[in-house]
Amino acid sequence: MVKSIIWFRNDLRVSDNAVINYCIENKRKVLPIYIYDPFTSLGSASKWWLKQSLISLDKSLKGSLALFEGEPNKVLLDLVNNHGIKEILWNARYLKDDINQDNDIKNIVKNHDVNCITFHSCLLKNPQNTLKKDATPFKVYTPFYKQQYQDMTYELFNYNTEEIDFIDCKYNEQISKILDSTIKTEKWHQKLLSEWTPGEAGAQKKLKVFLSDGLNGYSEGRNRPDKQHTSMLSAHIRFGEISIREIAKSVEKIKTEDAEVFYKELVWREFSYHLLYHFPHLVDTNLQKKFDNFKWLDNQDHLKSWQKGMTGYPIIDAGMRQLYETGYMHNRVRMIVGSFLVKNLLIHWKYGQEWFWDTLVDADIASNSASWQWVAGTGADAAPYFRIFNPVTQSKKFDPDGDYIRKYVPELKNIPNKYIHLPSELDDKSLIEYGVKLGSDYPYPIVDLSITRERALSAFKKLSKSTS
DNA sequence: CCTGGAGTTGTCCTA
DNA sequence: TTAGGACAACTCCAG
Repeated sequence: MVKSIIWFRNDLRVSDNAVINYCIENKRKVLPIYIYDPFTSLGSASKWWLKQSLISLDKSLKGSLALFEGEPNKVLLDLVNNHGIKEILWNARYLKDDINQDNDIKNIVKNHDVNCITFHSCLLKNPQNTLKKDATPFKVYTPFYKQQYQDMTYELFNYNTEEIDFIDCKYNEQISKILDSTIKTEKWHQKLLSEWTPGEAGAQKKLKVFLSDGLNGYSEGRNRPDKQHTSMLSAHIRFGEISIREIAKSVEKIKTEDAEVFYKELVWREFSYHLLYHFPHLVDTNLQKKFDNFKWLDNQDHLKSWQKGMTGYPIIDAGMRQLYETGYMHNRVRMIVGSFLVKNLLIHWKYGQEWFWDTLVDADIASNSASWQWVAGTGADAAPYFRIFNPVTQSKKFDPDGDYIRKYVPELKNIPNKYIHLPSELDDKSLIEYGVKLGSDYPYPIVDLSITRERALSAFKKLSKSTS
């Protein structure tokens, strides 16, 4: 009987997983493993999530998940030598460094008569296959969507997980103990526990709640941070705790605008991976070269105020505090804070990308990079340079009653709706009536919106005239 | 190769 | 109050 390693990476689930399907169909004896490589960059919030998720996966695998710390090639080679492994199975990753690592491993173990097989369960489609007719990659979302993803139907794997045949060897008596010593988490992670349930069961529950309560009215409601119309699935998807096909399938028969808009959001994730795969420098270099000469400002005070949610613009501060407290931020607000950092503060998008990477539980290398480049205008299909969000206008439009602001910026809770979007409009006397003293209870705006807007317009305008 | 239409998410000013 | 145009010009994409 062939002995195989299932190497879990970004697919921490047993349901609808091509690797598991292969093992059952081909009657493999399997050793499921996870390798924690301390040298790979993982954000702080992601580490917390990963830890919880692995505990959950271990349960789904009846306590058979073996956890290792170290360089994957060494760990795998040891296992191959000690257990007579003939196959290593995994779902593909799409970051250049990861692809290289996988290829290296493939070559190393080949000398030991071990075969590596790559599956694609992390995306709806393998980005290798999503090219235009002329075989070059799409750079615009709409044609990408129309040609590649519209009117698709998805099939799920159908197997009984009871049939997984584990190799009988215990590596970790208690995975949670080992995790405590390998993946260091920080104090502030404690509060994440009350917000999230990482793992397959938690993911399934979120999907169910979304389909029954969130989807109806999604196309409008998704823009409202004060409402509950988003799926909250992003982190579960990031770690592969739920199959992206399963999510797509759950809405494919619903012929409403809401369902299509939601499905399009899934395809935006595909588009980000498509870009990452075909333009690996997406993570650290402007996709549009002409931005390499752009003079960003280096203002550490502004950056810190932004990170802490102390900019004096309530919608920005609510978003940034939601992020820090919960590891998540509503999508509309991500755009508003992103535009503010890049356009009003003129701070390089990489600082936003880094902060999000560290604090978001759903931090995803493709989506995070592509989206920051999008909002900065340096990316594919990017926002025109003159599209600068006004945080006050956006706040009035999408959080009209200030419910979202009051939740995360409680010092403003007594300010009436009319002024909550910009308290500095009020005079000191009225503010004191509402229990706020600007400058001590809540900051004055750190920059003037119209001045910084004009500044950004002229800086970006100069650039658009220069040759790329 | 040429051509024409289109391109996630906005804001502000003017009439 | 509201609707329309300016904000630029470019690149992408399909035929």
